[in-house]
Amino acid sequence: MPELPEVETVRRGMVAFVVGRRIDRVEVGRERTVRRTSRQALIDGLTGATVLSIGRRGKYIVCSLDTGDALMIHLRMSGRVLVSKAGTPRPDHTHVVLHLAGEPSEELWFVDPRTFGEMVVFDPEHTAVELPELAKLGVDPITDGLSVAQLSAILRDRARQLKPLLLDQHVIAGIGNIYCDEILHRARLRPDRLANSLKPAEVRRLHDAIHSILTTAIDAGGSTLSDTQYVDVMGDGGSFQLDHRVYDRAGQRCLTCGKATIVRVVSGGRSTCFCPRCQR
DNA sequence: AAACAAACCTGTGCGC
DNA sequence: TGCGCACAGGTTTGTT
Repeated sequence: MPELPEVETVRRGMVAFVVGRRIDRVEVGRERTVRRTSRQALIDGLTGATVLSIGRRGKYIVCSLDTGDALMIHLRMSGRVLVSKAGTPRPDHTHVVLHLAGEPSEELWFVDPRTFGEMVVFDPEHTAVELPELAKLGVDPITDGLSVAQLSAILRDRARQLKPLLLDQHVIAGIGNIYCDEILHRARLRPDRLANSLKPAEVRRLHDAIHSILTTAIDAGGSTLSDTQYVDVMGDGGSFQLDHRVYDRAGQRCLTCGKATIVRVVSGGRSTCFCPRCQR
């Protein structure tokens, strides 16, 4: 579920509630959440550690610890990070609990019904070995910045459809299915356009759309869909879903041209919505 | 190199 | 009301 804007919103919430605090105790329920190493590895790696800072690359949250290690959190499809007063009843599917030192006494919960998400303590000096996907991540448009020239170079020699290309985390990190469709609509480009077919003006439009959609969505605290799966660490939803112009709007009138009907196709194995009139 | 399917899980919404 | 199926914000792996 969560894409760059949602993960960034969670990161900011964690900065407010977790940075500078020591982890007193760690509980791991479902071992699948820590499958990359083990239940004991997470407990040993976090107990007594203090969180120094929290960064993000793509959809990966990385917490630096005073031990020299780092904690990586990936929410995948249904993961949530919640901060709550100690002793509060926990939701179903709460797989990991971090007890935070200090007053008031609080807990960080990792909740994840589908259990695709994960948490792992790793040595940032050996990221390439311990977390190869993180090391191989492409450029993050927000964290790293993405210039028109960079984007142009990315698109130039790829005979690849825009939709799967933008979703490829090895190329650009952080864009998922919702924002990909919204970005392409704003850029007025069809999802099946070949990357190397874009004219300079179209590259500039795509660049502008990537930045404006992502920054606006971050400002809105991300998108919370009707299932209210995604919420921030306080349990509050975002509001960017109100700005969606194509995502999940198949069969409805395009909000931009007011004439064509939004079409749904499958591209790169993912449900894709676009306006056949606005997007060329 | 790029497209495609399947796999990993659980919950929900829909048609019958 | 119940049942079965399609589908869901992500990513990896293996096959054409």
